[in-house]
Amino acid sequence: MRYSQLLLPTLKENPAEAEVVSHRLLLRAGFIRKLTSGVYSYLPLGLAAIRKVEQIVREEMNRAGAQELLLPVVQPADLWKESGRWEKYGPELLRFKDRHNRESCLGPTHEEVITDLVRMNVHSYRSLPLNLYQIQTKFRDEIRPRFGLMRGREFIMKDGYSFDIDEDGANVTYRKMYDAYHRIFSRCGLSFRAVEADTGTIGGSFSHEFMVLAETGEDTLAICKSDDDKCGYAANLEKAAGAAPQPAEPEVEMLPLEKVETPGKRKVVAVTAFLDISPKQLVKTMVYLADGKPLAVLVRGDHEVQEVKLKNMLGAVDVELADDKQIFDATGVPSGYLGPVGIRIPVVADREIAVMRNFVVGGGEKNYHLLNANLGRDFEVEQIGDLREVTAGDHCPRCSGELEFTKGIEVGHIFKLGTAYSEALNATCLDGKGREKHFVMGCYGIGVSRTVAAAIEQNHDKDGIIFPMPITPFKVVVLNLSPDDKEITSAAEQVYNGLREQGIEVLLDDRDERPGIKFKDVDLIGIPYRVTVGKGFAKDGTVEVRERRHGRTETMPLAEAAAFLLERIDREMATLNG
RNA sequence: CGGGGCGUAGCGCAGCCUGGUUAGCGCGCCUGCCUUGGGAGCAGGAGGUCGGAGGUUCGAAUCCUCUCGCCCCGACCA
Repeated sequence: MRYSQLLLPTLKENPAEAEVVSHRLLLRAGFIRKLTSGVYSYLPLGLAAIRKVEQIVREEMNRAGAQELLLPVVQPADLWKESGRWEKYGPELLRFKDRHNRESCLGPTHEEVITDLVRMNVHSYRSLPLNLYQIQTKFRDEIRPRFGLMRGREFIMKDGYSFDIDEDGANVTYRKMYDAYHRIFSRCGLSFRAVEADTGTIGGSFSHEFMVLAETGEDTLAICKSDDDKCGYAANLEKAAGAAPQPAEPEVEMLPLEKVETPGKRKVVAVTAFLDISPKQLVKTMVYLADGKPLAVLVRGDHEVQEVKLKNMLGAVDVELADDKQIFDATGVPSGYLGPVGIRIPVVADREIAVMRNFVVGGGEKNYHLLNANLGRDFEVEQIGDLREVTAGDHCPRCSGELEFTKGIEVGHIFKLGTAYSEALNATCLDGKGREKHFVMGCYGIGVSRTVAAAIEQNHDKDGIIFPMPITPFKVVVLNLSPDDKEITSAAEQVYNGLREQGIEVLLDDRDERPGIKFKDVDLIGIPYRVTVGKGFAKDGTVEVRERRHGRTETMPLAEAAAFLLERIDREMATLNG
């Protein structure tokens, strides 16, 4: 490709709308342009990078035995009503009516459509396992789209769905996908980690997220840092559990409940300072609205409620923290003094509370707290479970190691769905004994456009993008520094053509621009290798080959450049494909 | 939806508080000269419903009301 013919509108300055680095660089490097909030046009280079990721995904999915197909974007409401998600999915599902007033939606995910397709066409266990995937534009009307391609409303996703006759088969398929995902992100040249995750709106029993490690990640990961990674426990903070709390030994005796005046002390820090105790000796009473109904949640003073865990325990669609007025309306107690003793709304407790003795709680009236409260003696709760967020210093649930935290970008998510969808849509086939069975399903997503953004988050410097070799739009750029000079131009063309003949994707910068502009532009767009044909060639017939990532530069005769690059590129690709 | 901020040329911004003739600056773009190994220089030029509607006023980018859009923090998620 010749730069002079390419739509590649680079920007010198950072667009005001872009905050995170991948967003800034994607805009500056002329890869994307925004149409409206969360909706982007992919320009030729942006699309080229996406196509690279798609191709790797395709190869690895096919290698793992999956088949590619393409499902409709527009989907009838009836199917979603059948699965129950027309009501459950919420406003993220973009709904509309067609000219006949039929309700429809834009597909945010395709469990319904694929399950319908399979139930209509697969009737025997002999056809299983079946693993189908597509690479397609998805639309989710996100509450808050942001960070360019990181969280768009319209984005490109690979979504795959598997169908097995039984749980064992589904586990084998899940494992295959787990391995395929490792290969995919390795081949993309990314540093990533698979973590245990919450299943979210997709539902199902078990899942892993694939996280690209980057500071700008929206997710927090808890990783066990036991020696040499032996344990390997890693989980999304939404899911991460600490080691189970141990009761004190010997058993601490319960002291008499005592009411104390704590005037104006509402926050944990204020109460504990006033009473001269540690936050670990206090239990806070948080009020949530679970699907609109008030509920008190007890956690230790130094802990925070993990809302996803709470939601899962309650089986609620939505939980949100109540405000002061809602707390007072529901309990008759002003916020800050609410406690579980004598409370008039249901209470659930974090499991830590069960092993605590003689703790401080709100007094149930303004300006009072209670000392020496104890679960079972002074109050009861409806449910006890793991409801808190793990914190630094918590120990791994599997081994004794400490947990540490890091930020990640979710680029892939795999789920064991079980029979949730096949039952809802009554999708069955016959097993070897002629019995009707619901398909045991799995689903497997990769954010293709997000993967490109994540790669940039992880690979850039002050001058621009530094593409990993497998997903770069061009592997080499040839700079013709003197388009007016016949000899230099013909030399640049020679390298360019030589590389093209070898099947290397190469960009020839043949623009009539000053050298500085060319250097800046090609640094910005992040092509791994640059060949400069300029005054060096005029002097002694040499060209300069420079590596984008480390800036290492070598000068060599023109004739050697193509072979040199070919060898380097092959070596790098081989390492990643390893 | 709650909280914060912003809409003036393709991009980045000033002007607005305190209303006053042809609305500015830098970059980019076009023409010419010149220059050619890290975003040069000179000269000339094109490009604007000041997000939109309504109002106040002799007069509105500027003041008021409404509205639309965008960005950031939270709930959502590939």
